[in-house]
Amino acid sequence: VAGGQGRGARPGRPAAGEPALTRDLVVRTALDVVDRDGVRALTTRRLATELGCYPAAVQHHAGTKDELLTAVSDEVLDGLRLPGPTSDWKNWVRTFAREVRRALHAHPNVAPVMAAQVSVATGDFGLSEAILAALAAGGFEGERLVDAYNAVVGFVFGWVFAELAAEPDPSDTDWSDHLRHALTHVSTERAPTLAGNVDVLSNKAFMLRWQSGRSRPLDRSFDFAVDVLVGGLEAAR
Amino acid sequence: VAGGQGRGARPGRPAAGEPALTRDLVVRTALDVVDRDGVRALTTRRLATELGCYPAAVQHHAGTKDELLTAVSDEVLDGLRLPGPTSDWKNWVRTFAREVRRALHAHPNVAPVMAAQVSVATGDFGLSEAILAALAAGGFEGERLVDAYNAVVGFVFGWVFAELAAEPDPSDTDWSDHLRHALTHVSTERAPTLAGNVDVLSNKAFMLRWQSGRSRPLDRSFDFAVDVLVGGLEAAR
DNA sequence: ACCTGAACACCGTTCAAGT
DNA sequence: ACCTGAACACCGTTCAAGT
Repeated sequence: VAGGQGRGARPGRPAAGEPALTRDLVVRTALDVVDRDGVRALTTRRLATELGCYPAAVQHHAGTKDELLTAVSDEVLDGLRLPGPTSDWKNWVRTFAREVRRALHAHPNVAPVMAAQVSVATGDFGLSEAILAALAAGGFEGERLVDAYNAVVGFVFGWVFAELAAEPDPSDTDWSDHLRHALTHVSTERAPTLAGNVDVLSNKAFMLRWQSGRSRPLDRSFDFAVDVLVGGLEAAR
Repeated sequence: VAGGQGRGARPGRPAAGEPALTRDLVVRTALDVVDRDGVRALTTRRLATELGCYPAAVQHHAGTKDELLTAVSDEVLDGLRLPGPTSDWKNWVRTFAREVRRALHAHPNVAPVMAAQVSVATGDFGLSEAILAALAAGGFEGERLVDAYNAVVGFVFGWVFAELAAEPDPSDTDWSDHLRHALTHVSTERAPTLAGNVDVLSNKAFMLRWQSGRSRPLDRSFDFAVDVLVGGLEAAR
């Protein structure tokens, strides 16, 4: 009886009519495990001990592991508080972008999972409709509406995904020391622009940082990126 | 002798002075496996049979699996042909963006891997320097240079990552049918904008598609997104 | 240094069996 | 329908041992 515990695990349906496990409970527990110890820690057996049941019981409610990961991603997306409809589309996109970033930063370990899989609308199409409505109010229509929508979704989510990409290894400090050292000793001839701006770039720019956005958020650069997005949409309108 | 094969596998160092395996060969073979059968197929044992050696030999040259995946990502990034230096920074960013997309589309199965991990500059900082030089020539300097660099990298890579995100399952046609059906029957009251533009959106927009960009590239939307990026940078300069 | 051969601890998934 | 208990096929990694 390795997996069973206090609940008095015994084969067969639980005595009462209500089931001990629900899909929702499994998914929320899974999110909890990922938040605390990362995706690598999310195994069927870990979930089972956490829930006080056997591995197969997890599978019974949440399906395959891929389905579980999708459910966890959707759970995070459900945490999005969409800004209400407004006539000011530029301000809507701005607050939407900030809100997406807030929701993803609340679960940084989930971001890489979302980044790797096609995210499906959460049941109803509330998220998509909200974005489309804001852009349509801004004058985008037809194919231009589609393009603007894809620009907003792709840029906002994509940028934050890049910011929150996983660090190689918590224990492996070698490569971070190596990168730090390589940056301070970068060749002025082969990389003059980088060498000339190394102090403002070190650990604050993509591909030039050794820490993820979870431990070193790129706040100012994000605000600038949002300005670029909104300004660019305005210009392309 | 399950893993060994024709090469006449026998314990000990190979007869000649040159080693049978090299790190480069392992990495290139790994990329080949990923290209053909996806990341799931990339296992130590698969690589071993492919190379005609034992699993531990793979580990000896390429290190841990995470390190191997990083090496595979870097291999793809090495495929980038950077545009030469020019005074026209807007055109440089444009061709750079198209080139990134081309390189990633050449290895769509690798994109989700890159999206999940912090990408490190490929040895020297050639990629970063090229972007920084182009932007500096455009008049960006100091913190603004950092922000513009992060906008370019985050937007371009992030957008293409989103485009190339993995489809849930090659065999699972249920959910794609479900999404397709849900879209055609979307409520005009709860999602008027989506309902009114469903034919231009279906399978052509993020969160509203059932196919990844590998089988359904979003060409027009990408060109628009690049225009937004360049136009936004111009406005923020 | 380079690789074998075998082992170790773990994983996702399946499935008959119970209630 | 819900869950147990055990099994199956597989995985990444380690390691003594050989040359």
